[in-house]
Amino acid sequence: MARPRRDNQIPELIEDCEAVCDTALVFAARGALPGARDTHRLADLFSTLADPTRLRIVATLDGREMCVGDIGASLGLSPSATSHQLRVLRQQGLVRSHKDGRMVYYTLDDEHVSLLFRQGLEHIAHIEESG
Amino acid sequence: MARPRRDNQIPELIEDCEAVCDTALVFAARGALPGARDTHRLADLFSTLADPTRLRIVATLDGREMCVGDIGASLGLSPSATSHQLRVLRQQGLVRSHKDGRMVYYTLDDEHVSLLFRQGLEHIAHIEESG
DNA sequence: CTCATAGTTGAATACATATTCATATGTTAA
DNA sequence: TTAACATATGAATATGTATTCAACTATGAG
Repeated sequence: MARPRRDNQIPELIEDCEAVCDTALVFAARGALPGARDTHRLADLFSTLADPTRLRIVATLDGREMCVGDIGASLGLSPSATSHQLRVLRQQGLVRSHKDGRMVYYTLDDEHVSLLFRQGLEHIAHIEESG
Repeated sequence: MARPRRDNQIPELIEDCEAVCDTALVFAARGALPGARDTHRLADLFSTLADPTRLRIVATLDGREMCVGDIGASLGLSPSATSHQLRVLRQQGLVRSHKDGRMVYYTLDDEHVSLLFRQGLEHIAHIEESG
């Protein structure tokens, strides 16, 4: 996923539009772009969901609170790999944790997360039948 | 993003659950997992949206049909970079193209795409205020 | 036909990242 | 205290991938 992320400068837009087919459309499109900050945040969000292991963790935690060990046991992951991925999910605000003794319990942070997840599943179902 | 993708085998689940805290929870979680095929498709979908340039292309095409040159001009991208990223989006079923003479016009494939995009924006807005 | 233009594609490069291994931190039990 | 455990973390390795550059294809103009 991402945080330090390749510098990935969003290029300066060029004023002169001579080689363009439809100038009005180009300007309208430019006006509709989200800011650079939001674009990067959004890319980070989707990057976080772009890994099978993290998706499986999200599915695992959908409607359940579980400790790190049980999450790993559910998915056949080493404690280390589990912890690394949970950190990524935590840093992106997709999961929340609380400590109880030496156990740490995780849940999805809010409904937005499982919504995105299910929306994604719907999309692939849609593609499956029509694409 | 992804297609040949690291082998990334989803590990076999282990029957013996002795070291587990809450066996019932672990089995429930396992039952809720999507299949390996869907998990990978979903990861590919989110990978496709995990890049700022592609996100900007999606924003550009939201409600607009544009030729490759104009998309590039809107975003300050080289024709080659634009074309490469459009191919990724096309292969994932996020955009559709049709040719007219020597121009190729692109649009978002369907409403699902801008829905996912906007849902993502909502999530980061939500994080912004509460996280 | 010949040239310019719109777009595509493959290889190379530079950077991002998932897992593992070794180790560290903090917590409970004996 | 000492030992065992639950989790976290840093470095290393192997792999994924976005952009550029240099061809290449297809179309239309002269």
